[in-house]
Amino acid sequence: MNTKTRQRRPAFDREAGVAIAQALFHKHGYDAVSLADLTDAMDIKPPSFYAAYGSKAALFERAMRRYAQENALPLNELLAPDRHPAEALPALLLAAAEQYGRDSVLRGCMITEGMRADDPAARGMAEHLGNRGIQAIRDYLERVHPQGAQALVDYVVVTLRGLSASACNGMSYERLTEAARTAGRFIAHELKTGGPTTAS
Amino acid sequence: MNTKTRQRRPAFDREAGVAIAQALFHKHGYDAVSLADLTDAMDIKPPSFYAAYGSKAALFERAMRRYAQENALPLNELLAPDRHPAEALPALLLAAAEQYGRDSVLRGCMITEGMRADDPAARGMAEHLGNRGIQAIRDYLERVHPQGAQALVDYVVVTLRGLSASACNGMSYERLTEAARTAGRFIAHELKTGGPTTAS
DNA sequence: TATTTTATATAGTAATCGCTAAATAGGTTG
DNA sequence: CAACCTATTTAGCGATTACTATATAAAATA
Repeated sequence: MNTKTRQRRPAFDREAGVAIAQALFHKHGYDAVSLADLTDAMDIKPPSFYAAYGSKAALFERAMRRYAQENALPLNELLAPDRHPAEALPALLLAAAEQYGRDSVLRGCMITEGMRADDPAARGMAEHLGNRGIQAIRDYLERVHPQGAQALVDYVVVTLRGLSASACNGMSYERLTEAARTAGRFIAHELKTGGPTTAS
Repeated sequence: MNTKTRQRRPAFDREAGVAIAQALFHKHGYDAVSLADLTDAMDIKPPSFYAAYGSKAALFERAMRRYAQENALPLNELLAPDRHPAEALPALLLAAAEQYGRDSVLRGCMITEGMRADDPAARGMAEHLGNRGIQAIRDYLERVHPQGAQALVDYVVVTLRGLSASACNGMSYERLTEAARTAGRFIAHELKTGGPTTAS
């Protein structure tokens, strides 16, 4: 006689769930987002979650791939082979700073920050995607500026990581982009004056 | 009739426990180190832990203070008021890179990385200590190079954060220090040629 | 040596972690 | 309309989280 029938809502939008997860993982990092956080934000129950995505780690990978496709820097355009590095690298740093500091809540690079996850699987996924980006910079520089390419790549990577970390720690858009411009000026100067290879 | 008497070892060394915790927190971060990790490494039981340190967060604060005293950069010497910034800032970056990449397992800056903790209390402690270091750089620069001090501080902070993050992600000592030297060359150049204030 | 104090050990708390078995509703097909 | 399959529901799994009440051994004091 219990008239209370179990309620069930229609199937939820899987892709929308990935977008929600992407925002949560970007904002808080893989380890800090619990399954309850995810299911609450998606308004679903854990079994629906696992039926749709398999595991928290698998969803993280989907979320990172989504981030890479929608938000990652257009390295192909920024680092076009016919572009001089004294112009391309400063443009890359500035684009990164703009991207990292644009949104007031989704700050920094989701992939760069994901490489610091405690969970080995999640960290490995982020490192895989991040290394692809670094390799793109390396490939570009070894082609257009072979001498001292390694040192230059490292300097750019260090600066990108610093911009992402500073964005996460609240540095304003204006200060972030100004720091990127400062770094860009140096690269342009060093490339025009001979630079790193002149050291003893 | 049970001859098995309860064993109790003599009181443990509290300071040695802080050192153990410092290494664990530095290596894995605040959130990734569990109480069981700490008590296992110290070879004590939880009640001894709480009698000695009060809480995990309180021990983290002691560990960070210990790190700041023993491992932090000697900003007073590096940024002596009578030192020219074109010499002092490159020295600071190089000293940081050496510090962050020296130990093969304790990598990066414990305080800088602690500012990314998920736990608000732990993050707040790290931010407090980190901001003191940043303020020291700002005080120095506003004294010896007032024009464009803010932009220069931001560039140095971004570079320091990038060096720490890159160290944590496995960049070698040699590449780390080379990246720091590259950044230092730029600062020296920009300070000698007028630099940031000449922008449009 | 007898008493008191302190710091240990045993054993456990409630809460949360990622994840899942079993039951049932909605949507689709015959 | 009836049967079926899929995706949802409720409910709870074992493990781990930070932390603690109680009891007892070691050390300090009288």
